[in-house]
Amino acid sequence: MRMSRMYMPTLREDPSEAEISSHKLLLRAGMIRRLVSGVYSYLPLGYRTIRKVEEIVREEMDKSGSQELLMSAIQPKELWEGSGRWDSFGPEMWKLNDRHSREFCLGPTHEEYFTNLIKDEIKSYKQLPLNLYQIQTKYRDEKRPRFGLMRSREFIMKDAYSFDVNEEAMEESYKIMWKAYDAIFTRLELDYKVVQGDSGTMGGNASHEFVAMSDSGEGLIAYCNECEYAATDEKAYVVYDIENEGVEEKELEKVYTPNLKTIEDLVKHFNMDESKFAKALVYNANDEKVVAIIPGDRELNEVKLCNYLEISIHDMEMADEELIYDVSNADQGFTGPIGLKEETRLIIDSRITKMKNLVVGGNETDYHIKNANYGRDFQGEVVDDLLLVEEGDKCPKCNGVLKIDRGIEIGHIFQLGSKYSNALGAGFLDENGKEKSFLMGSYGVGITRTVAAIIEQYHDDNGIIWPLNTAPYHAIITIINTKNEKQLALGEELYEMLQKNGIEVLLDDRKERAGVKFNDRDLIGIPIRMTVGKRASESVVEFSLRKDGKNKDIHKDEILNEIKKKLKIKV
RNA sequence: CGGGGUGUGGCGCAGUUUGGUAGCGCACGUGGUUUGGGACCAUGGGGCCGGAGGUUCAAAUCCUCUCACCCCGACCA
Repeated sequence: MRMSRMYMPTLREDPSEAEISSHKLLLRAGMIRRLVSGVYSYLPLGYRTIRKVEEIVREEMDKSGSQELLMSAIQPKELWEGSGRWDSFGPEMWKLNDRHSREFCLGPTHEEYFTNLIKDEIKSYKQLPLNLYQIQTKYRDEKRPRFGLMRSREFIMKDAYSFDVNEEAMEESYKIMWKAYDAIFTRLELDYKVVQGDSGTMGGNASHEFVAMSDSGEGLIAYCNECEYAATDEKAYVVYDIENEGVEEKELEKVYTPNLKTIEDLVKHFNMDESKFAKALVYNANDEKVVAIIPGDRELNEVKLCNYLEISIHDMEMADEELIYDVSNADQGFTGPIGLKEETRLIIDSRITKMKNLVVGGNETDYHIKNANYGRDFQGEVVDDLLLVEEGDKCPKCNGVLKIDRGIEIGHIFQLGSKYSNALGAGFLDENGKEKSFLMGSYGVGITRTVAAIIEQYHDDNGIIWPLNTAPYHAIITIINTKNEKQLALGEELYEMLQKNGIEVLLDDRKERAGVKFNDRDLIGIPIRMTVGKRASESVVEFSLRKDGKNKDIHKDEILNEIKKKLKIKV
């Protein structure tokens, strides 16, 4: 492509709307433009990279035995009522009506649709396993679209769905997808981790997230350096050492604690460690009053609480003062497990049951209770683990210590079981002629988000540094002075020669000063660069790579070899 | 949805406190000089100051209401 003709509106300054590197650079490099919040146009340069990512995903999916198709982005309400997700999916679902006021949504995901598609055609175990996928635009009306392509309301996703005869076969399909995802993200040259994930609104048993490591990622992951263990902060199991286990139980004591509402206040007042207190958190969970009790030195993991309660995160909210008064008869800060109102569900982290002589809220304004003990003084529903993981926690698998880093969720695989097939009546006959539900899995890759993740991992102060596999073009020829006929002629010659040899090449033939061209090519991050300048009359050009910038002079006849040799392009 | 912030040519901003009819840099057109890391000189085009209403002789500026966008919290590819 000749850059003199190219639609590549680069910006010299950071747009005020962008905060993180990938967003700034996507805009500055002329790869995307915003239409409205969370909705973007993909410009020629950006779309080329998107297609490169898609192509890698497509190749690896095909290789794994999955078959590509394309479904509609519009889905009728009835489909979603079958699984109950029309209501439970939450406000992220982008709904619309047709002229007859029939209700639809723009597909945020396609479990129901795929299940519905195959259920009338796949009737025998002989037709299984089956794995189908599509690469398509998805819609989620996010509460807060953010960071350009990182969290948008319209985005491109590869979604795949597997159908199997039983659990073992489903797990096998899951492994195949896992392997395919490893192949995809390895080819994309991303630094990523596979971590245990929470299944969220998808439902099902097991799930793993593929997370690209980046400080600008929105997700926190906990991982062990000694072993393979890695999980999202929502999922990570917390190992908690109980300090005062087995101590003799002392007598309950009511203590006047005026205005001491936080653990911090109490620590000062009692001169005791945080772990000697029990924290009470009050929630309105789908109109049920819930009080969760956890050790005072830890944070509650709301996802774990929701999973225990079997409700969606959308249906849970922190209590306001009125509700707190309603369960405890006291102001905020004095709620505890002893003497709550009857209709309140008391949910207790299992660690609390082994801890002795805790200080708890008194359920009376300005009072706490000392020496509270589970069993003797209060009882409730005990849950193994309700805590949020912290850096430095023990690894649940080995003796290692957990670290926490930020990352971008670029892929997510789920074992769904028969949740959708049961709900939608999708089954087949097994070898005994018995009716069975499909065992399903679903597998997503955020294509556009992956593009953002690559930029987060591959950039410097001057711009993007594309890995060869996803660069919009492999190479760029910069003509320093287009008025110099020798330079122009040599540039043109190289341009044609490289194109003939299957190299995707840009020719910067713009009537700009050298500095402008250099800055633009740094910004758009083309991996292989040739500069036609001073030594054009000798047919010598400067050759350099975006990633290290080291120049060397090369004769035009050696260029093709140099490119092939150094960068292993298939040409 | 709660909290914070911003809307002024394509982009980045000043002007708003103290009302007087819009300015700077970049980009763009033309002419010239330059030409290896975002040139310079001259000249020119482009703005219902997010929108509606109000106060006033007069509103980018003050008041009310709205809309959009961004950032911080709960959700996800």
